[in-house]
Amino acid sequence: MSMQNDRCDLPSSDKTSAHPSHGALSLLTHIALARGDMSRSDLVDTTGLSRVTVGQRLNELFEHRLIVEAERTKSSGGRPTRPVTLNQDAGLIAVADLGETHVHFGLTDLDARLLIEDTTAFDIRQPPGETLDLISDGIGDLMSRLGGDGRRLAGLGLSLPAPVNFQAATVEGPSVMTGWDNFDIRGHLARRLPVPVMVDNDVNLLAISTVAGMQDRSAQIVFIKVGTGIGCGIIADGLVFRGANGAAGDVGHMQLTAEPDKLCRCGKLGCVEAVAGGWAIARDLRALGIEAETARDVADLVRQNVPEAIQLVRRAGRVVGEVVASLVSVLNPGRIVVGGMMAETGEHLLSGVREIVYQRCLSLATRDLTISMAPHDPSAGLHGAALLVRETIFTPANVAETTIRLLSPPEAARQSA
Amino acid sequence: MSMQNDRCDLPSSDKTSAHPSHGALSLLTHIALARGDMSRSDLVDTTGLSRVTVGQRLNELFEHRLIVEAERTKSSGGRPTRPVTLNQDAGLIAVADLGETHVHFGLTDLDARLLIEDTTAFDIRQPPGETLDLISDGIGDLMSRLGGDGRRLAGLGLSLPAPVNFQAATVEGPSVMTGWDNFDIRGHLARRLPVPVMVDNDVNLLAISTVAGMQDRSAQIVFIKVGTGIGCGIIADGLVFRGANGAAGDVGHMQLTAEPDKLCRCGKLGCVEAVAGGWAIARDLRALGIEAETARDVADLVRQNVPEAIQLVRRAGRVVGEVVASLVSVLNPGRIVVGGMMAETGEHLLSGVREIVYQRCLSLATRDLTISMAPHDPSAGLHGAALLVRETIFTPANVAETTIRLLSPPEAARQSA
DNA sequence: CAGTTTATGATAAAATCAATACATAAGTAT
DNA sequence: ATACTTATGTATTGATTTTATCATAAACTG
Repeated sequence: MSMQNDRCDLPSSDKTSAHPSHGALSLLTHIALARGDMSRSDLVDTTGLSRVTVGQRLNELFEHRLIVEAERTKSSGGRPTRPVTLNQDAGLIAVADLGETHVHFGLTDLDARLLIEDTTAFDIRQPPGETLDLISDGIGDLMSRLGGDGRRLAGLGLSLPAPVNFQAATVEGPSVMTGWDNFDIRGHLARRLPVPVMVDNDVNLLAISTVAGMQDRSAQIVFIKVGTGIGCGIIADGLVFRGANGAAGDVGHMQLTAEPDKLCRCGKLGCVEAVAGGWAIARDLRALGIEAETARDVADLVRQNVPEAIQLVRRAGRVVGEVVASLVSVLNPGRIVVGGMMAETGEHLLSGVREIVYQRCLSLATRDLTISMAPHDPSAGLHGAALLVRETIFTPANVAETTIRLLSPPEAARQSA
Repeated sequence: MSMQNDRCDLPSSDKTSAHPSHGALSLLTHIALARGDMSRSDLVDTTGLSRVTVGQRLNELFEHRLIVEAERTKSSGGRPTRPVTLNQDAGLIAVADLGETHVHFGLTDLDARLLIEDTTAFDIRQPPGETLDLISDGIGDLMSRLGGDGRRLAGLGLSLPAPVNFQAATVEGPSVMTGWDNFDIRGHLARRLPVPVMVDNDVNLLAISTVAGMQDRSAQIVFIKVGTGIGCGIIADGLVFRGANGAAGDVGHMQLTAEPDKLCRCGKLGCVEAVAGGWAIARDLRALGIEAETARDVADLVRQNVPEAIQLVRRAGRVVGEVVASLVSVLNPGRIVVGGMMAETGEHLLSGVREIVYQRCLSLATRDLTISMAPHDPSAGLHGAALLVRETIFTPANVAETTIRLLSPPEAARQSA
């Protein structure tokens, strides 16, 4: 589009213009946001463009190394397709997952595969600015450890254990993250990490990571995390359901239990978390004279087959089951995935959940329902955060900026082939 | 702009080609699916097309009378915009709302405004084929009563009091609609009414009708209907949340109540419907020696200030409040609208709902929440059904078929101008 | 192995769309 | 009123995209 005819014919000197055309970028979003690899034919079908145009634009994207050929798989009677896919090595995604005691951070490729990671202890009550500096320093460190191979940072994804205003990328409402309420996360990070910053609730990101591993992208799934606290992420047709204030799925303080006397850390009585949260089980174990402080302690005791711990976890399972029964009645998901520290105790928690759900809910809502345990994956939060960043930066509105960022020369020249 | 070259120039005989171009149709979807009227400038911005192209395509659409000029309103310092809007008179939408005892049907214009309607008594237990024939006959009757003014039928929307598989347009699972399970509604109607048929749950359509009346299309709203039974429709960012089996919002049989002894008509104990449903209140009134059969009877008694009825409705309000509290915790909607026969008793029901919700839910979820009563509108279901049809038939995938249908000559010629 | 099927590449003519420049319309601000 | 601002119409030119045609590649079928 820019320079058509440099001097004479032979535009071959560099037909590769400085930046992909608008049309090529539009095709790139199709490729980047599609669930799997796309063949030329798939692209023709889904975009409505002609084969010629698709071919031209793909060449453009190849020249910029934004896409690569993928495994040729399908063969339906004729010549197999030649799928293309986003070049996972065209950039890096920075991710960080704030827990209550540690911050877990790392770098992934554009396919959200974790390349390098690290963990640092921190205090969630320290001022947000300090925590964010900790993260940007950590990311910078990882970048240099990875070596300057020319890959640019495409974005940063942040997982926070709090309700998040997704649009504004701020923490909403009071939570364990004191001082974060409405703190300008993007503003603070802008200088140190001048890349797009996406922030989301930890459970939403776990849910995103979970659906990514499933065949059916349009699935209706709920990921419920039972750890120290309780919360869930809701995904319908590939979209996260966030609610009006980012508080959708904040089910830890529903009052469903038949044990209305338990005092919750939120100050109310009878919250499910006050019975089924890891902290509540630890409290109840201590009342029985058993040493337990954290959710991890509880899980360890269950693994050691301490009967009191098992019993309390099973009770928790039934209480969580009441929450899940509500979720199923309201949302009619196709799949419930239970994760978090308490879910890693095996079937003890799940059996209680299943018992209550199949007893409470209508058969229509449960006949195709599967309730399963999340695979143990300590970096699932990072994975989800990276997926979120990828989905965002290749949006039609953002592709142009993203490719500019990815293609900008690091400092040295990167002569083509 | 109107008359280019009436007779002379040869091809002028009808520059108006038989059918709008692909590009024009693509613009038509933008106009038809936009929330309000779109000015030329708006269209340039939202479509990314050039002003010239937009102008050309609009002319094409004007020539086919698919769009009309709308009220010129906005004026931001300069010449006011000249918005266009879908020509509401370019076609008709047939709608039908099946209740438990009556079927309510009508015809609307393309803006979902009801033009003519009728009601027929029927038995919901009669075979689906007969009921559908009843509807197609009724629609045909209304069409002739409206007079053959050349407007073609663009689609049919059906509101059913049952869980619906939206894609397949079938009733899912056992319900009050015996015999409808998996009945091929589209197949049966195809001969008599050869138009696109959309089927949805009654509550979803009430929810659609409700959001249409609101400013913010991206609102998160829940419409909960408390009539004979209880159910709700969930809308997020303009999309209906239907769940995996179309059973999302089927909250009538959640077991939340502190009155676990009530037998529900579903056979289980302690369903909310068994306490708060219209049929349950009528049952409890009869137990007190007060004549009441239907939800309407209960509402009438409340309006007559019969204290027992008021008391039971207030109790129902608190039980519904428990359901709504669950909905709020799970979905964090910005707005709850309570409708149905029981809601028409004024504030008696609502006060109970508010009491429980504000007591149970986290302040983050309730601080921006409004809980209001649905305006009394017996044709809200038809309105919602028509809106659903409109949204569907102007989808990119369907515009072409729809315009062909709308522009096909009825029989007599419709000479231009 | 020859024939069939599906996927893709290359090329030129035809159609469509965007950019530009110019002109006009219909408001608001002063 | 006059200037300014925003919205829109029109015509020309050039760029992009499609259509149509021909050609080739790489599987599968029998």
